[in-house]
Amino acid sequence: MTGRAAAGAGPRPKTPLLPGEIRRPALPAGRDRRAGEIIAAARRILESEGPEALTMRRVAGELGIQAPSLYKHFPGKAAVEAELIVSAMTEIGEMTHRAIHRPRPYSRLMALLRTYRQYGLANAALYRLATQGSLARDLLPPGLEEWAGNPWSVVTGDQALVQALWSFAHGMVILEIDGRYPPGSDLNLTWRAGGAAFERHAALE
Amino acid sequence: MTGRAAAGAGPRPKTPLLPGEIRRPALPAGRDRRAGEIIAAARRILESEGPEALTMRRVAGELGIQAPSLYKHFPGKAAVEAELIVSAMTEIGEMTHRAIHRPRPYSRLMALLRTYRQYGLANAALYRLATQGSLARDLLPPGLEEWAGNPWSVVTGDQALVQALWSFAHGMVILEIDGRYPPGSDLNLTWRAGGAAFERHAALE
DNA sequence: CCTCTATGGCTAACATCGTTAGCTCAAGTA
DNA sequence: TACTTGAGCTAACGATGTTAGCCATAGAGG
Repeated sequence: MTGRAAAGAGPRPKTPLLPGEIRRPALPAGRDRRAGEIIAAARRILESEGPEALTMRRVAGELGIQAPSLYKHFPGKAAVEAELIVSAMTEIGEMTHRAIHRPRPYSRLMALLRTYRQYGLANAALYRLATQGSLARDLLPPGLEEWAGNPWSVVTGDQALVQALWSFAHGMVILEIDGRYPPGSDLNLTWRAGGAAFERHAALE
Repeated sequence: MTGRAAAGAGPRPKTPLLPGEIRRPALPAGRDRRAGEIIAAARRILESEGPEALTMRRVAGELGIQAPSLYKHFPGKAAVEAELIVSAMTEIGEMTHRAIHRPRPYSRLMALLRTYRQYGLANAALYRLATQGSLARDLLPPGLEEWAGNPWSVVTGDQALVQALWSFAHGMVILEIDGRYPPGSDLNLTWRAGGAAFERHAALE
């Protein structure tokens, strides 16, 4: 429900790139209108009723049609899910790129972490879908994955530290979504502690 | 296939506890023999053929019986999976407790990370099962989860840092299992970098 | 204006999944 | 000997993803 960020209105003025930042790859043209309605319905269902409710019959029902008709627009459920994953990665990429440009009261690294967490929690089911299990990279627009992960590189010089930081962030988000922390944990504190550890370490190169 | 660690032979001599360490809770007595065979078969299938192969019919077939017969021993598939999760948590707990006792060439924190990673990779499908999605805590022996997570507390004083460290480790393992890192990444380096960041931060309290 | 074709619906059906109901048969046990 | 219990069986149900094949409608070409 937080999403919808991708539907930009016209070519906005290109802000200058930060050192190491890359520009978003051109996304392939959108599919036909009905396909768009299908993934919108799928997303609505996923987020409001959870992953087990995301069935082809349920999605079709949302549009007032029968399940087999969906196959006129998508080759299978996996393709619908792939499209959802593309949405998620696009939105995360946009939000995190924006975050490192305008970190405001925080350091860039902390702003990135906060934004990432916020997106994950606000789109929990979608985040989980996009993030767990092995990724069907062949169904993704080329360059998207790299671009979405780019802010992490911008914020931290070293490749190893980039991956470590992202792993930390992902672990935090997914464990929080799944309710794995002991009840009553102050996760704000945990984010701060982890962020501080990486920040300090990055400063010492 | 690495597992099998839980089947201890006799009460081994109790090693003294580290500061902050807790003793393993008494596990409820094992179920009947057939139930044991069922979860053993389930584990074999899970690890050798992946999660989608773990069906009730497949498990039953492995034992030469029909699927509905499984329900004489378990109330449902969720119960079988819960038992697998208990195995995983028990084994992880044992290995990590051992690791912080005998870190040998590493610091305790690094030894813990190495052991955790090693278990996760050696039992990838099981680790995923035990770790993703929301946990049915009511099907777990009381105290098990806390005991399994205890080594992380022993190694790091601060509660927030404990959770941050564990999140990092889990993120690393699950992303490595799912093949999410760019191909060719040197993950040994990443583990070292993250571990160093936390170690340094912990040292400065 | 007629025809032809592509689009996007539809129903029927299949295999697989978890699961339930109800039967049977052997092994103890009173 | 009769009765209960344990542990298997078959048949079946409902849900899932998916395929096959039919039909109507809209637009293009003659």
